[in-house]
Amino acid sequence: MPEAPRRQPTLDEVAERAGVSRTAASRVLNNAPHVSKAKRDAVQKAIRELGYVPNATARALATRRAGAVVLAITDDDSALGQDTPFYSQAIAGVTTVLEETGLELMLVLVNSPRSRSKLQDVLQTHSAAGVMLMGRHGDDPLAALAEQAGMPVVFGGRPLNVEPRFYVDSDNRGGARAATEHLIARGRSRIAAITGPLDSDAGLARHRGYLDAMAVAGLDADRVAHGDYTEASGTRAMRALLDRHPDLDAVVAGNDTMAISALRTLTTAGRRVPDDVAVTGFDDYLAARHTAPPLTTVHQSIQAWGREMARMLLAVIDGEQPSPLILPTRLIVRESS
Amino acid sequence: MPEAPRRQPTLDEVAERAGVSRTAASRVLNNAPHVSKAKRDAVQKAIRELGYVPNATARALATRRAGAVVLAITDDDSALGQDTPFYSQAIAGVTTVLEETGLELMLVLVNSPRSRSKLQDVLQTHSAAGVMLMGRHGDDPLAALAEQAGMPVVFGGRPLNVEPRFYVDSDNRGGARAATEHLIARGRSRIAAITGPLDSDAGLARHRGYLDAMAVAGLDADRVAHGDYTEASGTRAMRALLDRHPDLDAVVAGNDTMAISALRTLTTAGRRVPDDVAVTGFDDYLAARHTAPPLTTVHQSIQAWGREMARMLLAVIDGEQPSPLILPTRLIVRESS
DNA sequence: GGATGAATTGGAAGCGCTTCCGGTGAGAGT
DNA sequence: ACTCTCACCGGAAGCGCTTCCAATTCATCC
Repeated sequence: MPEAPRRQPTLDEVAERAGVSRTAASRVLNNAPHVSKAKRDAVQKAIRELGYVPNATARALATRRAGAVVLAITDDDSALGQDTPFYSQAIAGVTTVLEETGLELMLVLVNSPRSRSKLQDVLQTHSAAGVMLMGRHGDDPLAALAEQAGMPVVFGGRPLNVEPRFYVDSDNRGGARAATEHLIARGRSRIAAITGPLDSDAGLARHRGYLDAMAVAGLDADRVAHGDYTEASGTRAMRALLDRHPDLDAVVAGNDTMAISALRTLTTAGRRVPDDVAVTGFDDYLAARHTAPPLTTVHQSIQAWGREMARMLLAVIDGEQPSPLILPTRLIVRESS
Repeated sequence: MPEAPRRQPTLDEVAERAGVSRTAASRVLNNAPHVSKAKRDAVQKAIRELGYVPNATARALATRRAGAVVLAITDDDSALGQDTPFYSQAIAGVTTVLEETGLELMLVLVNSPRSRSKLQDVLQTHSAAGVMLMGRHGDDPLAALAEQAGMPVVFGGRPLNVEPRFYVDSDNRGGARAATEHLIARGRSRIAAITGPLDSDAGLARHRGYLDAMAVAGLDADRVAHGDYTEASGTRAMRALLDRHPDLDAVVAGNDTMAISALRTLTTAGRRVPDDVAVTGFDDYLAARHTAPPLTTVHQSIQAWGREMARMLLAVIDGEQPSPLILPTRLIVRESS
């Protein structure tokens, strides 16, 4: 490339240089048929020589097809800002898949009226090729809106108010059940639960998994306290449990963060883990490996989530009707149980 | 809104309905002057009634001004996929600021030849209003390219091969120095260092901070091992240090991840922390609060990073010349020292 | 050898918006 | 009453690309 021209070359210039019509040049670009080999080569040569890169905006306008998909993460108070790697792993998964297509990724954090209405606009105007919606959408009206937006939408996790046609989810129920069964197998019987928010499908499902296992084993499942995935709520819930059910010999928590604070609360209260009380978490964050004792927890691959969401979205954009996907979870046994 | 029209209304339809020219309607949209109050009102009414939302693509094409900025995260092997909240916090910060503008956020993970060339295209074609470049850019040629791209670019962290005009960075050197001084103040003198990658500015700066403090105190700073921020490298480095300098009484690690594995390695080797050996980290991840013992570390607000990067980018887009920004770090003393 | 149909070709009409620019009318100045 | 402003207005020309469609070329076949 000799001195770069100040302005980006346009398709017209490419066409002129190649001695063909703009139409032909466009055809080469989109490798459409009806172009002779000779012209095709000439155009490609011109493209190379000019360092031509098509203008995505113009293309989008002409085709009325957006070149980007949006990943919307809904969470009341930007949990993205929290200390969990959750969303960044999902993003990594999504980009891996998107990279192979020409699609760009627009990120929208839905945590303010403003960002909400922006997302609504996208949904309404179809200004993106598709939308991935993830985060804690309990009864969020956005979920219903998205579902009937008439554009490709896939969900990460299930909302409560609508049954989405396309979604990817973790086997929350199975995971929680496995953790509880594990405790039972280890001889625990007075097993308490610290739930996540029950106004979200994941929170509910995890709690149901606990109930499932307890029911099968014929154990009482009434030692329950509620949290919201935060550290503070975990501490609070653990204290309440200790207070109301001092006889408990195990705790299954709705996520690692609460499990970790439960762990500390127990230790502070003089209970030995796992000797007196066993503890399990959910998510398998890095931190779970480094608590004292290391935390038994349910692993889920968030990156796989992202990947599958993206793949599913691409399928939907292509007009397919993929089935919902439930990703497996895996119990990781460490010393806390 | 009665039955939604199948197609999105265009500005022409708005104009027609309001009984004005498209030009006038456009002026109202961009609240430009030269429109009478009456027409302005009429147009606004029509917009409301039609549920009109301007087509961003068409606008971008006409103004030749992109409506999005890109956040490019460069990292060899997608550290976004790692278990650190680093990037997601930065993203949260960025979106907070962007939200108040009309700009969209495009995310590009630069970790493959493909994504690299995509970013290069953006840089070359100026297809975004601006670019934020963060991640571990040691000698990445991309940094130099970006700097001379002739478009608004701000860096998160400094590359080694060019001195960027606009960047925000953490006070890595000061933070590491503070941690080391703290150890010295606590009476440690045979202080070892586990560095991060020295082919990155942050890694270098943190190591320099250590050297600074040691020099001022007149202490030997030759107990050094190198890592790359990973758990495995932390373990390896700690073993090497223990081997070569069994007399060490403190370790300052280049990040929390390595500090944590150093902690475990020390414990395994029979050293008590902090009695025999004190340990400090850098970053203040969640995990640092839950190790045994909790880790003394240097806190930096990654969210603030993101915010400031975005703010700086907006300034640059507006034609200003903001000065580089070094964000303060804060030593958090816990039980490991 | 001319008719037939397929493969190519490029002119031109957009996609939905901004903006230059020449034209209007009303109020101000003389 | 007659210019001179000046705010206001809208026609029209794009922005860079795709794509319809009518026209052309060319190989083929009876």
